[in-house]
Amino acid sequence: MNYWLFKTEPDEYSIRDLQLAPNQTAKWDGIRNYQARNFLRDKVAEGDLVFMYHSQCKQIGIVGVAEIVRAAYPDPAQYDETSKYFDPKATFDTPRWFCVDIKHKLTYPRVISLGRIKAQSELANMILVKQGRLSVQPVTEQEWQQIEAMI
DNA sequence: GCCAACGTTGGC
DNA sequence: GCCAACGTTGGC
Repeated sequence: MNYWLFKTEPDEYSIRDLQLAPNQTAKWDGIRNYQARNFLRDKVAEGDLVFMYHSQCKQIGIVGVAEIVRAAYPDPAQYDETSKYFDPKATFDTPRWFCVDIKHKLTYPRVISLGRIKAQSELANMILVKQGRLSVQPVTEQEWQQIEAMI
């Protein structure tokens, strides 16, 4: 079992949207970064747990937990000419982009802010802290437990 | 809205 | 395959 952190802009899609989705499940699509794609395609597995992270908003930080309920499959949006995620170089034989399905597990009573995460010396090596711009990233078991202790 | 820190593209 | 130019992410 692996741990992950997925970023989202709540104005576009928030953890509340996920909670209110049918069966509290949604397709996590639109990932168009190769490093993030490789994690999604090769490492993210059914049953893995995910910290949901809100970026570009007032309350930046981890807002809750979701579970992977379906491992990687080709992101249909890459074939949809009307989608902003359309990719003319993608073919059905060789899909470029992948998505997974996630299900809401819990929303924290308050946001675990980026500021608090950064202030925690044990979390200094988190990808979230060290490398700003990765929307799908692995979280170690130690990091996961450290953050859960901050709720 | 600014801008630093990346990632991607494309000419050579 | 280098690298300049450009685009995007995301905190502030």
